[in-house]
Amino acid sequence: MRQLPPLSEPSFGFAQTPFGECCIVFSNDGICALIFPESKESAYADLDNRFPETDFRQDDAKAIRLARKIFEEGQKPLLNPIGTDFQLSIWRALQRIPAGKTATYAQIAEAIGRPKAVRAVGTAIGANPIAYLIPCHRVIRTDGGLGGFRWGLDCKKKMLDYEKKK
DNA sequence: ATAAAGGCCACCC
DNA sequence: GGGTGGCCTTTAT
Repeated sequence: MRQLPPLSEPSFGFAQTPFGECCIVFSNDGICALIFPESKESAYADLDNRFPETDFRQDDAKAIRLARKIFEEGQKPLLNPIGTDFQLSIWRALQRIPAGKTATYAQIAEAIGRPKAVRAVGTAIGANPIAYLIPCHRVIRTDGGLGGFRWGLDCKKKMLDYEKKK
């Protein structure tokens, strides 16, 4: 999938959230990543891996403003995820799951018209670059199990509880 | 071009 | 509970 549209003023920054410190990657075209790295170093590595040859400007103040909008005011900024057509269609489907609700991997597969691609759906959801805003945490297994989560299962649990309370 | 690895599921025991 | 085989996309050989 490596074919990046040019980003206008690529930037990133770190900010606190109810689920730990996150790293937000954004440009004038929207947010292209929101991750929960274990350390700054792993954030840099991740960034370098996802956006090779791109040099980012660090802007924590903007990241903090974004985080406040997202996690405190419940706003949803413009998103600019990068992926294959298959992945994009799945990430779009995720955004149709209302907060406080869940869907299963099989239901997502059904929703994009590929009922047999359940396994691939799981993989694509795991590749979601924009945590929380593309709510991959709302997808669970058909048998009721939590399934997996890129940033740790208790993080997934926290996000679900957090949304249920509202 | 091919292999291997996945945030799955249905089905069996 | 657990193991197996099939399913489909992506990434790394």
